[in-house]
Amino acid sequence: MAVTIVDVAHKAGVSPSTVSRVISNDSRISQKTSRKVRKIMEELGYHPNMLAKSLVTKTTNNIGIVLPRPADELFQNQFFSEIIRGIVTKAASGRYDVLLTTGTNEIEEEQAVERLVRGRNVDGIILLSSKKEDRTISFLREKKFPFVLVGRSEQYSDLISVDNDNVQAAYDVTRRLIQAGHRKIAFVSGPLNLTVSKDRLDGYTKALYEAGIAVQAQYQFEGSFTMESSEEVVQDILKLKDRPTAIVAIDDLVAFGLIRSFWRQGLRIPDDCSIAGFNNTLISEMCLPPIASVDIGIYQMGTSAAQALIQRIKGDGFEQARIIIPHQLIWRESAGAHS
Amino acid sequence: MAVTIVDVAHKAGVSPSTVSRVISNDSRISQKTSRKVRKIMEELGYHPNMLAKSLVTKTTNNIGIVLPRPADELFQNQFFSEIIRGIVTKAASGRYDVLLTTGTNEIEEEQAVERLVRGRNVDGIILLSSKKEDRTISFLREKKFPFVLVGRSEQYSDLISVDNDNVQAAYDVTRRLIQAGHRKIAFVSGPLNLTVSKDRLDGYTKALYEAGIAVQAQYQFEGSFTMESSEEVVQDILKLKDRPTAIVAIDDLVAFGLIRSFWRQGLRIPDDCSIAGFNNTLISEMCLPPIASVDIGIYQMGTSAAQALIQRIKGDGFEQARIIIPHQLIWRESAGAHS
DNA sequence: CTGAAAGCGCTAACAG
DNA sequence: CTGTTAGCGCTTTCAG
Repeated sequence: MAVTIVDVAHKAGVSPSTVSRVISNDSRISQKTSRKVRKIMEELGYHPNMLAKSLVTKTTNNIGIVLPRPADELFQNQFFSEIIRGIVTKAASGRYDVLLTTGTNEIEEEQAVERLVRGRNVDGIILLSSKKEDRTISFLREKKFPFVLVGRSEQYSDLISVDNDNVQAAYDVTRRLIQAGHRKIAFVSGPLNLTVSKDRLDGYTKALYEAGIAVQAQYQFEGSFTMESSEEVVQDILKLKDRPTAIVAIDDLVAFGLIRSFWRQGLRIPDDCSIAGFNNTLISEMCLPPIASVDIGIYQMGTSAAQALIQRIKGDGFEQARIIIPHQLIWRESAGAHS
Repeated sequence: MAVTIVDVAHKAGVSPSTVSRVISNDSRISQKTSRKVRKIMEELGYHPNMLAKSLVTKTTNNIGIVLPRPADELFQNQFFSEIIRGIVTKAASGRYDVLLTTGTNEIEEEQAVERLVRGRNVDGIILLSSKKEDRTISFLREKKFPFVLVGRSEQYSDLISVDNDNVQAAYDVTRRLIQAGHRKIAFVSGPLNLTVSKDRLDGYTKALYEAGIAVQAQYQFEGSFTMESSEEVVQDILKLKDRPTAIVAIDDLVAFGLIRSFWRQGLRIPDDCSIAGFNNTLISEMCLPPIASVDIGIYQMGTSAAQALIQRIKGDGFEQARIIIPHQLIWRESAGAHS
């Protein structure tokens, strides 16, 4: 069928290994032979079969990404497209392709990782989120398979990970709200088994604590990154006798959901309640009012993750490293000072 | 190293071929042997090496996506994350993974496709955009390699493609604006070598024509999907003696860019100018004011493309087909009636 | 119903 | 500097 290395060898009157060496630019091949072989390759329209190559070299030049849970839902969130954008860009510049896979639930996700790793489909993996007891991480670690975690693992500290200082970031936003005069500040997290939720909750708590403000359970809400859950949170808030005057949301999308829900209830942001989010995605800029947000450098997280992974695969770079991408408050109208 | 089919065969006291047959659920294997072999596989923690399998079966269960030009820029646009979301979801349900690749320019893109195809890395390809003289399409077509085009090809009509009726969609928006009383309607396209730009321009023109409105060159602008280019377009519009009262933008992002630029110049939307976009992405809902937009069913385009490709790979389904995803006008504040 | 043998296309010692 | 020889791990005739 397709032209192989043997065909080229034949026609060039050399051995297959010579052709192979020409392809890999082996130093000890003569200019003459090299030129001759290359010419034949050209003529015959030869192109190496990567599968065969991979089979013997045991490398694929692919890096895998497993999309968290509903490939479906989560993609809505610009976080994922941003980080993938970063990963793909960096990967491409390092001559790697990106293999995207997903499962419809946690089990399937785990299986997907196992399939990629043990099926030898990828040279390394980037994990886009970490749970409390993350079996995928344990598996990868045990197998000593190259991987990079975007986020932080609560179980293991000896991993390569790319993350923000989420505690500090949440602390910073909260503090800023406190400085603006707020005392009754609520926090709307994502699912609490996600490390990022907990870290930000911690930062929030810490800021309140340092300011001598009592941390109240009634001001803490566990959401789920969806509009519906934001709707419910707002319902709950409205039922409170002593409503918060400001809210820190885990996410711009959640912040937006809150703003919209409040709006429907006839409340105005920031007049009736200040709101701040995280990620500084397009949405924060475009919302009415624009949303105060923490820029966590998502794209950069993607490029850093890809770079760290590639280095790890190649054996240079670190065996373990915690790469922290700096964050930055972008203050906008949704978080006007408390009047 | 890792446990292979031979190890399993040995331990089970059968031949490798038998194990292979067990794996592929070959009908003519006895229940007994099958059970025995499966048990050993379990014990040994056997997992098939997909590369080896792929090498002989010549299928990978991967489908490739080549990100148009700057993986970088284009991802900004929610169109791409949406469509990839659709593709990945559908692919996963058909037991396919998605291989993402990109190039920094047109040449590299072409090479990327060639690399994937000839390197046997993927079973099929989804193309996310088509240019006027698209060499990638010619290459794929000539090679008879399974692929699906998202969009429309001007050169070939005998392809499998998933598209909207962009002419009709643009016609519909424009007509709606005309019905609202507008006579001076501008059109801001993307690069005109993109088929989608041309199709929408055609629809726009057709609507004007039918309404007996002169089509004026000064009302047609070629943008490039970026904020900067929207800024420039607004500058140009403001220079016109006879400014348009409404604008059809190729895209929500462009619409948003226009709105923002107008805003900065002290003009208000829709009072000073009505604006409508395409895609109905989150941004259109969240913008101030909310942007009237054509919902083109991006996610569905993704799932349809993946489905069509998988069918084509498997040999069922069509050799050629033009799948049209319906569109729908979502009228919002940015396109208030002309007063 | 199962085994033996050949081979997918390539690389990597080991010789020369 | 180049050729020979073994595989990589799996599937697939062809026999039995």
